[in-house]
Amino acid sequence: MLKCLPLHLEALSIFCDVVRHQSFSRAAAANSVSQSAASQAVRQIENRLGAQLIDRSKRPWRLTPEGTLFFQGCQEIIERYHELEDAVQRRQHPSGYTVRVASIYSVPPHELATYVHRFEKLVPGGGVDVEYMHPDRVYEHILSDQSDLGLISFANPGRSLTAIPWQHQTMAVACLPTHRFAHVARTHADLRPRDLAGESFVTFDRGLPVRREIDRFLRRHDLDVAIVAEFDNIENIKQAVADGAGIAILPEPTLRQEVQRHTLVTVPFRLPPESGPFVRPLSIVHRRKRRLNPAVMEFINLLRKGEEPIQASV
Amino acid sequence: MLKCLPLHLEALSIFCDVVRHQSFSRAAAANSVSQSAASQAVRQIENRLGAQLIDRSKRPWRLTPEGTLFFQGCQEIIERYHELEDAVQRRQHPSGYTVRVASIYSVPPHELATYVHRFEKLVPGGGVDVEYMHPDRVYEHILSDQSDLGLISFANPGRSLTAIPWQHQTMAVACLPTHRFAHVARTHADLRPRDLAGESFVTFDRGLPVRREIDRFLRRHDLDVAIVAEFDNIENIKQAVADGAGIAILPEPTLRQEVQRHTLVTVPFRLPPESGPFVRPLSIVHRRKRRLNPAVMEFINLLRKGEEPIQASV
DNA sequence: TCTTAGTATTTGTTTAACTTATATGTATTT
DNA sequence: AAATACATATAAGTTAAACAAATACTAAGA
Repeated sequence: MLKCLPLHLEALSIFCDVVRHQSFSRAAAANSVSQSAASQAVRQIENRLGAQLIDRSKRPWRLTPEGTLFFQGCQEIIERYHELEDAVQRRQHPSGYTVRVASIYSVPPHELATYVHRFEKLVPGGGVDVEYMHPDRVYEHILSDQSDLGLISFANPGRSLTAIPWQHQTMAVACLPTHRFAHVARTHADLRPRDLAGESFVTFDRGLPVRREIDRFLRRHDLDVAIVAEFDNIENIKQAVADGAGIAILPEPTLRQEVQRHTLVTVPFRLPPESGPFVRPLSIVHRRKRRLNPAVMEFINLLRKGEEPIQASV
Repeated sequence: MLKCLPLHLEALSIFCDVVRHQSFSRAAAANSVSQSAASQAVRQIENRLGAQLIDRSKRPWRLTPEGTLFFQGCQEIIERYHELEDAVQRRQHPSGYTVRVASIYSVPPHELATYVHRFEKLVPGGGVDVEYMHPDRVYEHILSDQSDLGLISFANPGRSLTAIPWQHQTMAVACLPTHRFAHVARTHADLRPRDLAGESFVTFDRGLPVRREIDRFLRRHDLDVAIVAEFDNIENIKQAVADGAGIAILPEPTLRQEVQRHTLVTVPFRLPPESGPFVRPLSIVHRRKRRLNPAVMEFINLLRKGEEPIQASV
């Protein structure tokens, strides 16, 4: 009998990641192997199949028809295998499932903690692992199945991701209590966008979706501001504002602690009704699967149900 | 991130074969690796899963609950993967599928040839590969997916095999034209079983199902015969009879050529109606799958449809 | 207890898989 | 059109896994 070329399940996984990330290098990183290994793995699959899966003659490369077919099947097979492993694990240790959540930095931890608490009371052996990370990492975690759920803003789901709208965080100006804007807040007045003109500004890194939204907002109101610092996470921005570097536009719910301690002040915008509210949409993101894990499903339901009451209390 | 233990698809395949064959050694042989390799492969899966799949403390060993679960899932995953490979192959070379048939020696080749001919006319790019082999090998070929269909007698399908009744070959005595039984045939009379008493007898190897049936037949009629030779295939038995070694009980359709050439004579039995006919049931056997290959399906239909007309012409 | 059949384990060798470094090729820039 | 930047492929050498052969277990039956 013909002895087949050997085939690792890992190789199939790498191929799927290559397709999902549209990149050998990123897929390699996601699987913690070298780019070379990823390239070799895909080629080995192609050799075994005797078919070209990826057309490398153009850039960016495209999947061949065979590649598309194989990817679809492959994805399902790998998913099934992981489910099978999970099933075996669960039969062995009939403890509940731990939902793995990857969240951007700016989802308030105390809020998530509430949901986690509810979940653990509702699902006896269940647990939730929350990890905070850069938005790009969130996508990677979800794509490579390192996390079950992702919490991100301005979700831009690809073909293999599903985004469920979750919250709308209203954006507001954050400044020191000594800043002239603070008076506006104390008198319960609203800030007009044009009041921001010329202010020193601490904001997000270029490339983050929030930053693009903020820039669009400023452009729409013909504002020129002096950007004095850029950070990839909210904590650093808050710190910079607290240190007197300038003002910032941030999601209001993320400033609760600082407002309570009077280290910072939030000033809401007064916007013309036709421009719509200035909000940052948060979404729950997960990989499109045949069947979601029941525990994951339950946690999603909890997040969605809890949406209004918690929004109201903010 | 935790680097997973590597995992070959082949290892999963070996595990499934171990379960199906209820034996490490046979599974190893079926995969053309050493018994040692099979043992190591299964242990590696167990290590990766962190679960014991096989309880080796009793003999014969049993699957653990986890093993059962894993086997079921594994079987499906491997099958799906092979279907996927096939699908890719077919997209590349849109030629028809070749149905791989494993048959016992005693299915008349000229008869199968008729079906093959019909199939190739019916299915444009289709083909049939027939291989003749020992019944045990037929089972192995089907179980290890080296063949799509098996043709065997006295089918004894396990859990993962499906047997479709096909033909009933009537059993008859074969002897030389010079033998005293030949006269019975020429006068179109029938042979009573007790006439066989004391004859020199050429028969099948012990262990072959057909041998057990013949022995049961002889016992039922209280016959003692002198077994002078045993073979594992019909051709050798026919040769021995033609060489004058004795008589034999064989499926009548397998003797057509010899009867036409007058090298051998077949003498039918006259049996009491209550004992039922003395026949050898032939079955079409295949692995229980979610979805059979359309070409394979077509060939099965052809075999079953053709059943009566061909039977009649024999 | 001894034997037998079947599976584990050990050991040394072969072979595959991986990494690093470098080459190649495509799209973009100048 | 040449140069650059970026992404993937290839080559060489190293590491690690897979394998076979021989041997050591282990459970069931005599």
